[in-house]
Amino acid sequence: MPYGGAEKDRQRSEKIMNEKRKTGYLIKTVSDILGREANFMLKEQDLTWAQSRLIGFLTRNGGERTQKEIENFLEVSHPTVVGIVSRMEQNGFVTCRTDQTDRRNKIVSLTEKSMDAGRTMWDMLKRQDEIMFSGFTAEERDRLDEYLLRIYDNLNSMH
Amino acid sequence: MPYGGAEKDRQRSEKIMNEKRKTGYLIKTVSDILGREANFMLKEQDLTWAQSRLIGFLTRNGGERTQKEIENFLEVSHPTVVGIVSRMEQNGFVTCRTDQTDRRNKIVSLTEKSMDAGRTMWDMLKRQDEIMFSGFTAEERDRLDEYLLRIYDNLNSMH
DNA sequence: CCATAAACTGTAGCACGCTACGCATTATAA
DNA sequence: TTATAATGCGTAGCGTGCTACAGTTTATGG
Repeated sequence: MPYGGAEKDRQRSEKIMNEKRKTGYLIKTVSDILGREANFMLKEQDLTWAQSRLIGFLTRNGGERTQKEIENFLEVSHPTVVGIVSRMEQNGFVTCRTDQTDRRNKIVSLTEKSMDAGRTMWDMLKRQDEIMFSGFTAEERDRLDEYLLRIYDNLNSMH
Repeated sequence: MPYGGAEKDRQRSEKIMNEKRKTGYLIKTVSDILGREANFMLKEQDLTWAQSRLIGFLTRNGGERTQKEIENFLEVSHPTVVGIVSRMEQNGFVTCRTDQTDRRNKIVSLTEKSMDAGRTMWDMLKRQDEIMFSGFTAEERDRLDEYLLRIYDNLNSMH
């Protein structure tokens, strides 16, 4: 339902196929749609896709982690993490304090509010996952992951 | 070379695999890396990934198209196109005029500058493509495209 | 010990996605 | 024809990504 540029033409697959270097743009396009849909579903909880991923990470890791660890996990630049954490702190989803054993570290902790949100959040994202992969066999899903990881490694080995 | 969070740990594939709903995040991560690397390469030409794609589209379509057609092709929201076109006009990569047969339409045209840039741009992006798919067979590439298109259609059929 | 390097966080400024709203122009229907 | 709808573009405001630079704290080497 967000950004309805889709309804109009049902032949966009062909359109994309006609573009050279299609695969990279395809990945980008699918990524955009995923984020758009996730944000639409999560809007009700006052969350975003990136924020939900941070909640998931903290939930699976004792409820609090360093901002640096968050950065390593999300694989985004540190100013991006600063922004996400700031907005979530503003909205009461996390609290922050400085690590007293190493005052360079900023420890980010989940709040009750985010733990509550995390539960319903999970169902929404699972539903998206099911739609996304409807018609896929387990082997196909695995093969897709394998391909993406190989591309991921190829790109990272550039440097 | 941009955003060197990669050098540090070489086991990020595993890290990602340990996350639930990994595929969506993998697509997002690969998409981010692709854009980051493309932007790094294109910086020399004062271009971005999105802008290079617009140049490619116009080049393959007579050198000028309506802003609405651009929007349909890039599959992004119209304010996003407004921004991209404005910046490119600012930098002399396109010129704009209103269609006199239907004054609602804004026609965007390539300039000499962007046609020149388009040539070297192409080599850069092709190089990225080769790195990205090193070790892939043609069948694997085709299968990846097929999977992505199926996901694309699955997500679009939500509405 | 002290100077220098390394590590972590923060800020500034930008590109590019999005939604929501408004304006101008054209198409449609009564 | 004239009111209403549809279409195309623009602006406002925000989230998330980036680079480049600066500040604070800890680690290291002389």
